[in-house]
Amino acid sequence: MTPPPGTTVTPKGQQRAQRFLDAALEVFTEQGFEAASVNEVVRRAGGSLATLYKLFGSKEGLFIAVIERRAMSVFEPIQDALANDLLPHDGLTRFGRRLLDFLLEPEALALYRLVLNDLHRHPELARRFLDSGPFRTLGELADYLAHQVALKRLVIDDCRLAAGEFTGMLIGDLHIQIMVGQVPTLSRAERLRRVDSAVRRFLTSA
Amino acid sequence: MTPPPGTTVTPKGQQRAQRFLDAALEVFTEQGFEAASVNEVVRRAGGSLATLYKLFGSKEGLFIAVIERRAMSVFEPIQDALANDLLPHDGLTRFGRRLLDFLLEPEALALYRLVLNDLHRHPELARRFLDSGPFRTLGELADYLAHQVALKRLVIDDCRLAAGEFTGMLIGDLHIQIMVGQVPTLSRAERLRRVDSAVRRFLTSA
DNA sequence: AAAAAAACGTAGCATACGCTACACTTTTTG
DNA sequence: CAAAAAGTGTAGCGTATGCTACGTTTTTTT
Repeated sequence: MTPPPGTTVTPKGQQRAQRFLDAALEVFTEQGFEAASVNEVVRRAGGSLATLYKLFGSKEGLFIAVIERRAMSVFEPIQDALANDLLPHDGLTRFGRRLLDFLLEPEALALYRLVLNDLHRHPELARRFLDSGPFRTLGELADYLAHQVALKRLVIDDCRLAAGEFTGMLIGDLHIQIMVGQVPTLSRAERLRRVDSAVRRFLTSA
Repeated sequence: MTPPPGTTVTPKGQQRAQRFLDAALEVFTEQGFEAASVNEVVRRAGGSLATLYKLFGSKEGLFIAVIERRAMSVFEPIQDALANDLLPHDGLTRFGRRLLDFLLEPEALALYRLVLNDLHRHPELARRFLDSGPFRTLGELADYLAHQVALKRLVIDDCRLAAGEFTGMLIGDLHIQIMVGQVPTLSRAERLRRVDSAVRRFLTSA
């Protein structure tokens, strides 16, 4: 939370924008885009409505700014799980655990749901989100798989398709439950079991 | 569209309710719950706003009625694909094709998105939807798998988990794309290839 | 065909929202 | 320290919504 001490002090304007963005993230994730009130954002962030509008132009502009700043990089911790020197079993297990942890963490979950609920009205933004988020993650998993194929550790025809299948197996029906708000409480043991099952199934078929 | 000739003529009131429900389905799927206007529903259905409110009580009541009538049974064609005497390869292939066809058909798609977008505000309804929709479908797939296991045609430890994994493989990353409105155009050949891949992967690991 | 019930349609209430205007205060800058 | 720029708070406009009231018309029932 404290700014890095080496950098020059952020101009006041930047701080204001930050506080607006933080509050907007809260309000948007709690209420969704339509139900969220700009006045509520100002109420939480401090500052004034006029300033917010000077910075972001509109409610939509505020929403876009929020998504750009946070949602785009929300998948990054998952991608970091993959290193080409890891054996398939280990790499996939690490990847799987992080993916499930991410999907079930309330904070990331709320943002995820916000994006899925409200991004369909902004096609360009949706495409960019897909490219820098889920698709990029899938791409990196596909690259990892391709590398393992090159090392003769796996036999896979279409690595991109296989990547989708593996993540699909991991997630299974969690997706639907999450979207309708019925997020299941999965114990750590259950998550691990799920990951192990998907990894085993994937490896014995590749 | 024409009512079955054997039945007694539906009372006028029922017809009114039907037209309201049909129009509401249209408007809700086009605009989502929040953005939809009750007046727009009346404009399309004919009749009067007062009558609609006498029938359904509120906008929310109208929404619930729409979901109850249509969304609950939207998964049924998929379940019909499974017959216990089918060999695993054939049963899973049939099931997979219907699932993909359903997920990519615009009409069902719109309803599906409506449900996922707006059902999280109605927890009881959400649970009932899950139970009579996706969960029931998964349950029937699990039963089919269990039957095949009993026939020594498959080896599966947890059939319910396996059912989720299979459908997850089929859907892969389609779910996210659908939710953000970037529905891919999958040719029939691509869909079949996807199904074949998932079936092969599933069977070689079971 | 008369009486009872239901449907109609318009008009409007109450409310909440996104957004702007404006007079005022605080902060930055030369 | 003074001029200029940026920020603040309030008040309100325009609009759209969900919903109700009510006098009239249509449909149903006997």
